[in-house]
Amino acid sequence: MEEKLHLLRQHFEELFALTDDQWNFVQSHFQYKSLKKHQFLIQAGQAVNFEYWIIKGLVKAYSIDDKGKEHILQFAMENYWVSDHCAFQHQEPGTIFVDCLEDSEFFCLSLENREKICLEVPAVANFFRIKSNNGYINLQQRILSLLTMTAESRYEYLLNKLPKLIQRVPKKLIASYLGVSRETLSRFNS
Amino acid sequence: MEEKLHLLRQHFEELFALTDDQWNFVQSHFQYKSLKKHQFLIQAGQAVNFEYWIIKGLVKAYSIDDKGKEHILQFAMENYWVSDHCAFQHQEPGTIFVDCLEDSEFFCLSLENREKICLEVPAVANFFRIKSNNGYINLQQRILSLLTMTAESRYEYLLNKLPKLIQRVPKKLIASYLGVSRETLSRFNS
DNA sequence: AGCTAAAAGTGACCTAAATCACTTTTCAAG
DNA sequence: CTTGAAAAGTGATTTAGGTCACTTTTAGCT
Repeated sequence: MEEKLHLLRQHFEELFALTDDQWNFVQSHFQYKSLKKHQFLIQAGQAVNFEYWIIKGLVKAYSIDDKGKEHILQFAMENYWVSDHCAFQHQEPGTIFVDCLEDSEFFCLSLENREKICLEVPAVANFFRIKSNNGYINLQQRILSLLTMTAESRYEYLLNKLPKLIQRVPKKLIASYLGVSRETLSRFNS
Repeated sequence: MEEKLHLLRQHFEELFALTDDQWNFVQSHFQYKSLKKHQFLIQAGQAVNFEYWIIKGLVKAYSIDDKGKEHILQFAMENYWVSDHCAFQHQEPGTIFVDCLEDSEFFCLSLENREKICLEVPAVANFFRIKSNNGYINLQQRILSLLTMTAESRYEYLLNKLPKLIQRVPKKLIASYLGVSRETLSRFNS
């Protein structure tokens, strides 16, 4: 566990250095969780008590429409943060599912604890500020890709951007992420 | 100008209170700008030196594809922040345009100044942290709407969510925002 | 008020991608 | 190693929405 916490500290310190005291304070606000493939981290309709930093593994975050079809909002793997951010932030029942595509391990941060460490340690507030901003930028680019590109070029774009991800994830899930049917994706390129 | 700065202070203090000293420090890092309808705030290919808080007015942020077609990323009005966030954050030439749909006024914040006030005044770091997080949540919902909803229901959804906006913006721009053609939008509902 | 230009509406036709139905391949669990 | 299930591929058909061409309406500007 020491080792895993060290990974989290490194993750924070990629942006801002922390003193040992600060880190000890921060660290004490996380809790560890481990799940097997196919287990749920978050389920629609239930409370979302945490956001999760992924130590190891791979998850998908998705919503299910009225026809039972799955729409993938995000894939998240090592070093990513994942949650039903909307439900978490507003402390409402969730609307999306997050489940494990591989055995996974997490550090869990409650809203209360997040606010506590942000107010106590400014470097942490700045860390989350920068992270959220980068996330925002990524989502803007995804929106632009949905508005401007054909399904096929979105696929090529993703192949270039996250080649390792594609190898870890079934193509039908990639299709769902791109907003295209499994069959159509299968007809693309090579 | 006092009055306009007061609006900005109110905007910050919706989330975290500031002492007068803190506010004076923060305030001194903004500069004022005013533009007429049809003028550009940001142009693709040029440096993006600021992010902008809108005192008054309405702008559209959009990219232009290889066929010359406009795709609207965001509408922004009073109290909104707008920029080419990607180019701004990485201090690269921009890829999108932002221009005024109405005469507009802004407070401009450079990247250097943003980092300065965030590091100096933790409440400001927390302000931007929460704002970015909320922005992230909104974009996730927009992505879900693009993945799960038909063009028509996206339109209805927008009508409900931002009815005032629709009245200030030509329908062909709404169409572009929704990722649907002007003609198709025109055939919806009433 | 009158004029121009932008915006909005509409019909006819076209196309990218969805859907349905089925086959083949791959993978994981006993 | 085998076997059942999930994933992937493929053909035929349908459909939401795009494109083109034109008309009508609305809004700004002298």
